[in-house]
Amino acid sequence: KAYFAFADDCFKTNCLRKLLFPTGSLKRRFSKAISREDGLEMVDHKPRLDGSDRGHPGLYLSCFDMLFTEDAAWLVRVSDSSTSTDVGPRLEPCQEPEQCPVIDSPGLGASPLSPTLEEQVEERSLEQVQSLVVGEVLKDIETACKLLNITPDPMEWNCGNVQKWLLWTEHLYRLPQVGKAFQDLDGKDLCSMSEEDFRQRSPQCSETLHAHLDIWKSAAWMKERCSEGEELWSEADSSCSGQPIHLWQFLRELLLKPHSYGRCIRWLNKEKGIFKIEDSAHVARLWGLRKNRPAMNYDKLSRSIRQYYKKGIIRKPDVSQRLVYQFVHPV
DNA sequence: TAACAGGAGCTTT
DNA sequence: AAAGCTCCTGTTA
Repeated sequence: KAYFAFADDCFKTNCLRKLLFPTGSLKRRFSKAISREDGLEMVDHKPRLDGSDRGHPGLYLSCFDMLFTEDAAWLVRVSDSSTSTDVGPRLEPCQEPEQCPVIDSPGLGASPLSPTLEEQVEERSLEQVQSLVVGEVLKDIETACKLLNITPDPMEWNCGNVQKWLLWTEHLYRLPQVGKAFQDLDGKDLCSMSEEDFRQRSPQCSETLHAHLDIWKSAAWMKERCSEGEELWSEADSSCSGQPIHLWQFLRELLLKPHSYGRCIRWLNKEKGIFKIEDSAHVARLWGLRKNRPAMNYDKLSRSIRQYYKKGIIRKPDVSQRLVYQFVHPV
């Protein structure tokens, strides 16, 4: 419940992507809050009920504002405007070091401590909530699309679609009507606008409009990514239907789903096809499961990978590193 | 100590 | 026969 309230606020503060794909420390914080079941610390929602405050949603996110250094500008704005209202207790700034940058640290310097059981449970609960949130967002968008008879992807909108979407959003957030200010714009124009551009056209509603558009953009982006994945998945499935799966295909499958397997195998450089096996035992176990070889281990799996050297399927990257391999023909 | 390289024989499909 | 599996010796970081 707390998470959903939090998510709702995130949407209005243009941070959907960060909510759905949180980075290191934020991720741990979410996970801990969820697994403790006390939710994130929410302070009261007075500002939101106060009609005068519509332009500044989200300033009561006590947990949020310490987390993103890159949001400094936004923070300053929020902090300034929040001095007049009671925003409740703040969490002290989080100084804890990045101990376990698993998925979001593409660098080679990462030290992949194997996650504890507790962390895995936290991770899982976070994933569940995330998929719930995503599901709700997509449902809302789908409903709106049906109602307005527009496509979910803002990039495809014509001027009329933009106007419909504006009307809808105004209705949703009880904003004053600002359609005229956006009269001449199609979806592409709208998507390319910065928050500053929005502000110039509509000083009162720029933040909400821009944030809400960002949700739609993110949703479209996710949908696209999803169908891409499905295509690759079915391609890999159909191209070898009946035939046993090859090890390199299996590794590709895992790499395709960083959300599920990013802890044990991940891209270091997707373009060049360079990947790293973070948890050799785990990957071997998965491979053994797939091939029904309970005695599989990394020693044997890596021997199979080495067979690919001669065949030109996988090789060691130019600068050889432990547990790092490279697809000779990256997709 | 774990990962790496590669030979050799065996098994599964 | 292809693609791994298994076991092994020896090397490297």
